Amino acid sequence: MPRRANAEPLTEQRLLTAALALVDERGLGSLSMRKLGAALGVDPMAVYYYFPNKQALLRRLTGDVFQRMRDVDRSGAWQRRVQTWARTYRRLALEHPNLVIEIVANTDAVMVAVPIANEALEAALRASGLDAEAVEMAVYLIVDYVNGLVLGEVAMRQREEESASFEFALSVIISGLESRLRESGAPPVGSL
Amino acid sequence: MPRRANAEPLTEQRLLTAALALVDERGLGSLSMRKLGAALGVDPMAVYYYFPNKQALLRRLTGDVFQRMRDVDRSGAWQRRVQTWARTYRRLALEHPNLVIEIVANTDAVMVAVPIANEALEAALRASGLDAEAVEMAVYLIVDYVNGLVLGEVAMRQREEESASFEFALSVIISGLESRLRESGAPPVGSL
DNA sequence: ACCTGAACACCGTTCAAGT
DNA sequence: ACCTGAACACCGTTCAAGT
Repeated sequence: MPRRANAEPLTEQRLLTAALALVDERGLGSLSMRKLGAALGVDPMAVYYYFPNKQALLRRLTGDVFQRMRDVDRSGAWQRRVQTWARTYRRLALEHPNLVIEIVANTDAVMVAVPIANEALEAALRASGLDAEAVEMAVYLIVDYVNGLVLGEVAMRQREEESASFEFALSVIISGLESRLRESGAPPVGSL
Repeated sequence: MPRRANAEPLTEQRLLTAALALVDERGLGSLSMRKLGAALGVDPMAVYYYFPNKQALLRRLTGDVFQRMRDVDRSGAWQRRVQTWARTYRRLALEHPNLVIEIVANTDAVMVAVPIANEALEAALRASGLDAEAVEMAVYLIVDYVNGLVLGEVAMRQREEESASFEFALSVIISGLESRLRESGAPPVGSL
């Protein structure tokens, strides 16, 4: 297949953008190295000049998308910061459902996404006054819950009353954490 | 390929057992229709006589494995029943991690697994005295959390301190539900 | 009724070659 | 430096044929 006359040169960015578009629009099944090449009017094997294999491409894609979790606001009461983090993650997941599905089933991608995503949440929980061990466990509780929710929403593709359910869950979890805090005689809620 | 001399006749059960063994031992990547046939000493295409396609095979496998969630004990305090349900689900998932990963990424399989798995949990939560709407939302909270946990455990394949984190999460969720119950002036905890 | 085997349209990846 | 194209070992699925 001869190169298209008007083709711009390939770059990592063009490949990543095209790959994300394929995943978002047509599902993960439509992201193959061959189709990615074809989508850019280039020999299927040209992709291998920029990424050593498909795994590496997915790793980059995951990292780039999850960087957005870094923007979550870091001021205000811890309860509110936890809510904001969870809502941001949920929104990101609903924007790229097909990618999120891949990430969760893929050890490699999980290890890229998790530390990036969790950092802001951990900061919020440290501000609650829970001890270090409880903070770590609370991070897992919330991350695991939101992951599970998002996968359920994505897999079922039915979204009607899920929002009420989501807000209910967050408030139950936060109440539970507040009980812990009271029991351990920690300083008043919201303190820094 | 001629049929093996000592071969028993193929049955749905033999195919399902062999398929689950392939998934458990070598991962989902190793479950192909062709390898399944080969594992049973039969032409790869023989599988299509029993299952119309791979999706149908996976659906059956999922349904069969999740039936075990029906055995969860249905007596005692609701808090304890919720814990038992969650622990049973977690154990099942850790026995068949590769299948669980597939299930969660697969709309079709989710719709088979979810109603089977959730039924006993819903019964436990109805016994708590929460109103019908809260019961439904609490089911989602717990199912989503355990799904997320299990996927995290499976994807990371690191299990050390996860148990403490799991028990912490359950107790936080249960405390949060108890707060709800107190606020709504419901009958005392554990009533039927 | 139960299984086989060729065929088709796909994959990811390697490698030698072209410009 | 950047891209091509043939080749290899895989997929799922269809279909006509064998016993």
